[in-house]
Amino acid sequence: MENGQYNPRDYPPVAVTVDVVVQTIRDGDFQVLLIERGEDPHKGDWALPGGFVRPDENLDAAAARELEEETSISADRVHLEQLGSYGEPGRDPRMRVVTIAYWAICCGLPEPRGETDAVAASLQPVSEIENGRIRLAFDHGRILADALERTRSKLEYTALAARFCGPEFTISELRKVYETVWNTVIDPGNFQRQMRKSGAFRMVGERRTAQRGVPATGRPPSLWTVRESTDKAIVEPPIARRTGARSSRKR
Amino acid sequence: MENGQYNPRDYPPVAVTVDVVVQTIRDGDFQVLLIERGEDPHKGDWALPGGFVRPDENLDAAAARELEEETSISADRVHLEQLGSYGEPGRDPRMRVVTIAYWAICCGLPEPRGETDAVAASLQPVSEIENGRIRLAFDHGRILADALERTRSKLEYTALAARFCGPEFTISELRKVYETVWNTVIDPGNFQRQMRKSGAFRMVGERRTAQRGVPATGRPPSLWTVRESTDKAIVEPPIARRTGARSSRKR
DNA sequence: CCAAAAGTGTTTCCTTTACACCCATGC
DNA sequence: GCATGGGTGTAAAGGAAACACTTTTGG
Repeated sequence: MENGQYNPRDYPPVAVTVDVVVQTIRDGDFQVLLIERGEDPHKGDWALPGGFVRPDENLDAAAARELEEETSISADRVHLEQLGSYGEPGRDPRMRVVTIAYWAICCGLPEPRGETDAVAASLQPVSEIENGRIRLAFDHGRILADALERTRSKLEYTALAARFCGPEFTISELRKVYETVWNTVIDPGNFQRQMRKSGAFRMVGERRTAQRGVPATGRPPSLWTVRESTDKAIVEPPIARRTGARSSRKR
Repeated sequence: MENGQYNPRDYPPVAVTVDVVVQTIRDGDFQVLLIERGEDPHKGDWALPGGFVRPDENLDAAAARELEEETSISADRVHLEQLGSYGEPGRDPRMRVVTIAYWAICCGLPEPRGETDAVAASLQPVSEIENGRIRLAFDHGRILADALERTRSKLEYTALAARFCGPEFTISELRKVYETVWNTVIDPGNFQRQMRKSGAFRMVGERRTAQRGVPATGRPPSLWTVRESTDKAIVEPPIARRTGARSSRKR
């Protein structure tokens, strides 16, 4: 509101916070960062990391700060984007809280510790949440569902899948991201061509022999990186998402 | 923030408002509702309609109320959707204001009057704003640009173009919406087929002879309406947007 | 008759899909 | 040699783009 007369004191206080949906893939499993609540309301349930927006910082900075506090990962190595605002009057029983939700994609998240609030932060499988086996506090179930849909949707036409990988990755690793997040199976040959033609990626290493951890087998892949301005990279034409259960190919 | 200790009094007050980008097509021209500011800051510039979120209402309701106050159109006949939040510390010099921006698509907007604040509300052409000939207050230029991009993007894969028309419309009227909002020319024949195949619309009147205002010429068109659950209707496959200047067809 | 808009047919081209098959490595 | 994953070839099917053409009204 920027018109008319200002009477903020006519209104009860509103707290403005940010909550962040931090997503990653660990051991081939799509996971999000959650915090187990140690006190009421919703004691024992799981909540999104978040906190107050400080007077001197903008919303993006507040989200980046919360992300860094919780993961100890610098936010400039992470895709972080606003999702939307949630402000039902009763969503927090203690007072009126309007939260600006953000979502993030990380790679190589270290086992998190709940440093700031001395509560248990840990990565939880998305499948467990979507099956309803993990109970979420407040309206965080809805925020999370919205964030997951946004992520799945944006994989179709952006290069964001690469944010689940390290700075350099193979096309197979990229394909496994799609398969994990969408819970589908994708034809390796066609995917190879689509990615090469999309213009979103740039080949960076011709060959690579050894790989950390995994014992190498098969023909060595080429290494790729996202072409310049990282998260605006568009995958054109988009990758078709066949939602739903993991479909098996017939041979 | 729903973890840790609550000390809202440690923080200076934050005002939470909603601003609404009301879009319509009038006389074949893509327009938005703006309010000329009668006082400083930004006196004489144009601003988006908006206002405080009240303690008992949620964000969607606040946006709907602002829309109705400014247009005297019931919000359930309008597509109204959240755009995002804008909270730069200095965006309003008077105090910290976080605004939740919304965007709306209306049809048949009556000439608006600035009822509540006794300021001049009027429809302004989008082209004038994008040419920079209309100066916008605060960060409303950015909000508006984001809203326009969202609208243009959503026309590709949703049936929202119909919200610029009345409850019943012809496929030609729909095509003119696309041409106006995207500033392009679309092949009438192919568009006809795409819309019929999309599954988003349902033929409602076989023929119509007279039309309000316009003198009828040519073969009478069929009338269509959006299939049930109105704004979730998906146009599949999507309509390709060829952005940029109005391209002319060679004959 | 003509003009004009609605709607259909048709051809050409391009993309997607499914899957066969070759390539390059470790063992 | 074999197994394994990387990567290319290819034929069939499907869809989009351009545009000719027919239909149905008013004047």
